[in-house]
Amino acid sequence: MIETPPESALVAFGLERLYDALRRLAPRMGLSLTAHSTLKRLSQLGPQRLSELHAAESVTQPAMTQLVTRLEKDGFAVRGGDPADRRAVLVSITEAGSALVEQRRVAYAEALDTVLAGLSEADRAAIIAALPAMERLVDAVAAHATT
Amino acid sequence: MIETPPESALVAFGLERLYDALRRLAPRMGLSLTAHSTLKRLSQLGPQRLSELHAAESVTQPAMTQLVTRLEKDGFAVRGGDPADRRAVLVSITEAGSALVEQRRVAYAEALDTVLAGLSEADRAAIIAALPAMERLVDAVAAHATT
DNA sequence: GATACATGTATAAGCCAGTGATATAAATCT
DNA sequence: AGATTTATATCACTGGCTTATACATGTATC
Repeated sequence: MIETPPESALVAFGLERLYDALRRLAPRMGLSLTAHSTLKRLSQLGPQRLSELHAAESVTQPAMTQLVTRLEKDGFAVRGGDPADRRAVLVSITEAGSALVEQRRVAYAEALDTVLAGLSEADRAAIIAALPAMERLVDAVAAHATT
Repeated sequence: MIETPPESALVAFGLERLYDALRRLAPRMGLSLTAHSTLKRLSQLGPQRLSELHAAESVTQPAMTQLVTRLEKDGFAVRGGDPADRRAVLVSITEAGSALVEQRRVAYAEALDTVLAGLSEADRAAIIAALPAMERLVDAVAAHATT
């Protein structure tokens, strides 16, 4: 039995473990994964339609309607009408929402920092060196998802 | 304002995006994140106590009781008594459970493979080179969690 | 060895976040 | 105008988590 290219299997195994680890590391702050991801998206890309959000986050439209309702109730986002299309709802992040995203980002970076500090300089360097490649991996995944 | 060590911030940003990407890539197969993680654990480490599982997966003990009940109902795990301690429950994975884990692993590897194929050789090499370091990062996160 | 405490699991009640099916309103197309 | 498509909302339901609590078994102390 030939050793068929084990690269992807290795990468898959490694990334899956990494995923689980990162999941444990991420601060919860009382919001769901989707809620965080949606807020980050709003924070980075500005106001979005509800339908854009539901497609981007891979949840059903009713789920996004409810999520936006919750975010609105908690003061992290607001609904606004789209003057160009009066059916549409433009969701925007609020000051409080941006603050939450930032706060979580900092907490996450700090937690990761603590962990990184325990690694060797060489390991840190290897991870940092791989960041641009992982960036492109992320882009490729995003492109793959829309396909 | 001095540029304070931006390394960890960069790594945090990169890993967080990677996390979101991997989340979208992972096949769901009708099981929750915790369910998958628990099955993987049982598959790798063999039978475990319910209490071990609940601690390892960072959920409450009742949540694990219910998860095991669901897994048992679906035929992916079984409860067994611990002869040494009759209070304890030893949870084991079944054939069907192992098959599911394997099936998902393959699906994940394939999805990742497709994505990796779109990257340059240099990028793949960089990611592969960083795997051992990420492995140790995972270990460090695990150690950090128990602290 | 009886009493007290600790440990392991289960049950109950409730909440949050998702689903599919369907309704309503606005835009678009003949 | 009428029909169809698009954007969002509402409803009824389920899954998976939480806290509080109960119950059974094990351990320690006197």
